[in-house]
Amino acid sequence: MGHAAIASTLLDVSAAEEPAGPVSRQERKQRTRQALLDAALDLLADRSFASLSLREVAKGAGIVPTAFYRHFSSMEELGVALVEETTRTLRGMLRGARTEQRGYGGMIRASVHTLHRHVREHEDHFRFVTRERYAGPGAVSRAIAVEMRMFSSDLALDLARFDPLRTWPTEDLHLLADLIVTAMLGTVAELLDIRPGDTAADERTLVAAEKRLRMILLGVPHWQP
Amino acid sequence: MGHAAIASTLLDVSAAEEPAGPVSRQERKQRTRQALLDAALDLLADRSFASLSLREVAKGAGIVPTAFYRHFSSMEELGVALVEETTRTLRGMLRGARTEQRGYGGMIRASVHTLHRHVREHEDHFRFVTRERYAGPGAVSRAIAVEMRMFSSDLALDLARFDPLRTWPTEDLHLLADLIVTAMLGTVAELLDIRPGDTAADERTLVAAEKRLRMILLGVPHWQP
DNA sequence: AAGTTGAGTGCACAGTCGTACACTGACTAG
DNA sequence: CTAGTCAGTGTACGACTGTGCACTCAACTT
Repeated sequence: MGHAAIASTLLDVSAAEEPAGPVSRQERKQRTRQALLDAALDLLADRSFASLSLREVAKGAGIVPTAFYRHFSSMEELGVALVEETTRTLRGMLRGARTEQRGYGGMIRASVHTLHRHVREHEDHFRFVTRERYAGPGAVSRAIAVEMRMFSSDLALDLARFDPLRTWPTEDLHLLADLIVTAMLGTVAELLDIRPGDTAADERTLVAAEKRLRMILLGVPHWQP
Repeated sequence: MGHAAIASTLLDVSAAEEPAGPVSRQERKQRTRQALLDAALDLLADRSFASLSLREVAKGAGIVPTAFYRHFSSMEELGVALVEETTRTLRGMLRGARTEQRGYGGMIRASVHTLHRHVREHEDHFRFVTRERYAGPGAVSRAIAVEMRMFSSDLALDLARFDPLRTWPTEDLHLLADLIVTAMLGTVAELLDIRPGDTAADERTLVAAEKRLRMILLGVPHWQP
């Protein structure tokens, strides 16, 4: 629970905690905002976004319901902010994966590995995105769709640097990228379904993910319009 | 008016309609049950299952909220029933697709075509399934997962009759089947996002779907453990 | 030093929610 | 013909929802 989430209660004896940074006005506001996001993500661990109430999130962040509106005009807006937060994580992952690339084999292994690491490191974010991706109309799903398209485009750009793919039409390149992204997302969903301790299941899932990617890429050298 | 079930509006002038079959006790019950399922599916057209209330569904079916419990002990149970209903649709589709099979090319074309037809014929069912598939824990998502596994297994069985695949270990066969099912589901999601009139977009999506399948299957002849 | 701003509070409201309870009356089994 | 079953009704409850309103009081501006 939000360990006093900034939001001073009447008696906040919160003595130490943190180097007690500068408590400027906007700084405090931003902290509460973050507390709201954190609380939402926390509650989202085993529920869908649609079933999340403004009051719950506010309570989780340690503020009164009406104060919620000082930060977001609606739950939907908070949801979009959550998507943006997740995006930063994803971009970081892509950047990391971009550095090391040799042939196909090495790239597949490395990609799956970094994906695994990031999923385990930010389970809540990934769970949120995979859950809400197809959750129906609404700003959240739309924001996710946009983000996924960007992600896929980035991947297509990266793929274009490989030898047999250099000459592909961009359309086919995007198709391949979508295929890979979709397969990866499936892997993410599988990983998130594994119960916490089971490292053997993790390993099995990763092997399956590598195989899946290899299957997809096997056809690449034989492709023509 | 209550007994009228089948979604009687205030002014239900339902005079004729149907050959007015035998109105036995259990027959009436089953009809109301179906009315509940229909009402739920109808409301689900643009909302998530989690945001669906028992009262809404009951009202949609033309009964009073407490009467809901004569048919389902909870909304979750209704959700599972909805999954089962959808399953019948899917099985019908598989059976249809199984009949005609030549080489890869023909099969791909035929599969995508039948998928398209069935999606358009049962949009609400498909929307429901794609939405709730990853909607989090809960009986509905679990039921969908089970059904998807069965579906994938059936496909694997069918695939095993093709020449290069005959010798594959079942594990790899399941991997391939999963890949195909996932790709198809992606296509379903795309189809459902197309706004009603746009047949050109339909066509584009189908072409992309065929390409995607071809890409996956291209690697098949070159696969080894 | 005096005044303004705005994040957070507390109350109050009208709805909606799931569900408990006692009921009615058309079908059905004896 | 009679007694029983049970799908559907109507009321009533306590809990929870989003949000409007008037407020406080620390941080900022002038």
